[in-house]
Amino acid sequence: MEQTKDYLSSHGIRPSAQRMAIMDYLLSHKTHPTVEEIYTALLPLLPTLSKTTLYNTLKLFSDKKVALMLNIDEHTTRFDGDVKPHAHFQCQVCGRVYDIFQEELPELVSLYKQQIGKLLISSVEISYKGVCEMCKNKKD
Amino acid sequence: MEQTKDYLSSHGIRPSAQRMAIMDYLLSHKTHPTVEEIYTALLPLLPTLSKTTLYNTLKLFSDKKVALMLNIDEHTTRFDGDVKPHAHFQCQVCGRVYDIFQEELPELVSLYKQQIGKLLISSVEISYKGVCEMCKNKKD
DNA sequence: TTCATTTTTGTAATCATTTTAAATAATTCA
DNA sequence: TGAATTATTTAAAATGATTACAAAAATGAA
Ligand SMILES: [Mn+2]
Ligand SMILES: [Mn+2]
Ligand SMILES: [Zn+2]
Ligand SMILES: [Zn+2]
Repeated sequence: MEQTKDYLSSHGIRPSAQRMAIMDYLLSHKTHPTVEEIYTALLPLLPTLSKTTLYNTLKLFSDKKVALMLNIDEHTTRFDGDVKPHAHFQCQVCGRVYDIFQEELPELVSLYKQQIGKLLISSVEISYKGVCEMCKNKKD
Repeated sequence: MEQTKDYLSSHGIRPSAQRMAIMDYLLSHKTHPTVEEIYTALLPLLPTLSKTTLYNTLKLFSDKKVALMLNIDEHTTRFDGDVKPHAHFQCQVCGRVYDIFQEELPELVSLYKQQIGKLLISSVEISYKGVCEMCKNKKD
């Protein structure tokens, strides 16, 4: 938790109790949670936590590059404390979001970083959809 | 318009007046429109058109692979009548969505098509964000 | 035409997110 | 220290996109 404090500080984020709890949650849950999921999980720890704080904080984290805001899910935004370049896969049966760390991806990302034609690039999101192993097996 | 009828039919979609008008709109407006934009544009042509029909139809088009449902915009879903593999770029200043047809992209897409590890892939969406040329120049 | 099926429509409901303004906490510096 | 300023959090209300639902209209086969 002391690490989290330093991590936030070093990224220009004042480490309030709420912010540390939210960052901790993101760093320890690689499930690409929704706002609702984070809220439900943190309520026991921070009984007065409001959704507005959650939204504000996640926006701040995204601006300061300590979290990714994922648009892979058509219903709701998901968040990721892992900011290393990687792609995602969402299972259309169970909704789970999986990480995809492939060698070619960072390459592709850096390849296009900064500019494509006259467009100034600042970020990229690569999202796959399909059926995960668990759900595939269930069908048999 | 006769072409549109055949296009829909050949993809197993019954070509109603509404469906043809919506498909025509998507094919002739490569702007990645929102539901709202499509609705406003078509209302003069189809005065009784309902939003529900629009949502149903766009979902159907997406299922039948004659349109893409894009999640690049965090506020609203956008649609694309161009189903050839390509990536998108959204300007964070003006909100416009641009097409990116790069040689490497179809490669990457086909590379990962079908499977990554044990995940069964059915589609991929590649989304860049940044500032477009127009907005970049305005700032100077 | 008759009956069944498909499609469209309008309304209401839902749900994620944003707005707003007040309350609380932290920081500054006289 | 302690009053003033600034930053953060909170709760409630508003917004906006999407979905659910049930009735009406259109289509198509028998
Ligand atoms: Mn991830
Ligand atoms: Mn496109
Ligand atoms: Zn699954
Ligand atoms: Zn722009």
